[in-house]
Amino acid sequence: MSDHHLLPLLGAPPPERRDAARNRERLLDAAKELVERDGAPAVTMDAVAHAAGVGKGTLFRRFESREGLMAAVLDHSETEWQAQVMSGEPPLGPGADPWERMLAFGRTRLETTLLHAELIREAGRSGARASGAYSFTATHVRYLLTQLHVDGDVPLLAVAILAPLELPILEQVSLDGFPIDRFYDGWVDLVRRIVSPGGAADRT
Amino acid sequence: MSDHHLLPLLGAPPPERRDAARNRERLLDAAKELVERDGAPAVTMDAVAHAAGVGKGTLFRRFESREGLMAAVLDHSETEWQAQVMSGEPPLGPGADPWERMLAFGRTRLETTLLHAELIREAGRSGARASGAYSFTATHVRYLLTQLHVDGDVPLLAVAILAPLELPILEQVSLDGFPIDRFYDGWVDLVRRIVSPGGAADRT
DNA sequence: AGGCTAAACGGACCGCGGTCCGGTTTCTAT
DNA sequence: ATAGAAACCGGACCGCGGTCCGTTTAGCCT
Repeated sequence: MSDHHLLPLLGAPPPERRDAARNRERLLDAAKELVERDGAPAVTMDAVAHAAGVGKGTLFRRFESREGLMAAVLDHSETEWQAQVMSGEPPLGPGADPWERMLAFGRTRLETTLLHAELIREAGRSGARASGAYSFTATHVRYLLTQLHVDGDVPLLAVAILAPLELPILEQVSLDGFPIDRFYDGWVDLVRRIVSPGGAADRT
Repeated sequence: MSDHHLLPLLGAPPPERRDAARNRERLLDAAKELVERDGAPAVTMDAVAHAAGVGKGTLFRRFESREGLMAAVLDHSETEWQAQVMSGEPPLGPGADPWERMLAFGRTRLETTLLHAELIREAGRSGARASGAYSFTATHVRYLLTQLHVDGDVPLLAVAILAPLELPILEQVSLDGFPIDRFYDGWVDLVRRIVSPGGAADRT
């Protein structure tokens, strides 16, 4: 009789040790500060480790890689926007009709992506994929499409709606010389065509 | 009387010196071979320079960066596909009706992107932007949209059609578990919605 | 041919991301 | 309280991308 765990620890891997958690916090704070001060591309891993008063090995064990660290910082920055979408004021948050919400979603998503462009770029694959950032937007768009009674392969249509808002495409487009407002108008047109193939008369 | 240039050299910067051209060739060949043998991610700049029997400095002067080199290799690989589009057999090349050509374009573009995935990834920004690769596809899609009498902002609609076919989006989608064929069907549906908002009855 | 200049060459050198391993700290069981 | 093991810590170390500068070479002009 020695295996009396206080909690079943349902499925979760053993929790983080106290010092480990403390260091993760310190590292994340240091990283955020350095990114804000010097810009993401100029931040080196040694600098972050040193600023946090911690060894480099610790930094890499916590965040896997430089990209992983940047993804963590990014994730933190995106949280506020996600909160707005889930429970903020009506044009973007719940309350407005689905079409209005879609428009607000597009515009703010575009702005947020541009705002965090540096971080997203530095985060590489870790930025778009994991960290829930992408899957959150995908889920939301699928939800809105359903509300709009769109027929067809909703998950894939959601991908098509989101793709032009991803940073790599935005970068290509902007160095082709499209002003941002025109691009947004184009995106709205795209969504309109996707949503109303027969021609239901929704518009702003 | 000493300034008798054989040709006016209209606007072109002074041509490449003979040894420079020779070394560029050697470097590109070496790079292609190493990429094919070991896979793009495993190829180091030192290895390429050494295999070409050339100093590292030369390699970097010719191709700017590792990404630039990879972009050059990629560009070479894409040439064949571009030739097919411009002057190949009818479903893809000229001769078929625009809708058929669009479908063939989408499928082959999808396959080509997947085939060169490693190289595109390693080429980073240089891969998508420059090297004409992207601008070629954009021009072609704009042309097809015009042939299909699409109304609206054609350049932006072309972007929307191309975006889901870009590697970053393909990667996100494929680790979401979508099989490739279903993805292609979704893309066709997308294009159909974009092309016929009133409902002209084109289909395969 | 011979000389002059601009361009190309090459490899020593640097900084950064990432790994590794001997020493230290936290947690648990007795 | 204490002993033992697991997890964590830190910084020396490595490989690779990229730069720099003294030296060599190609093209041109007399």
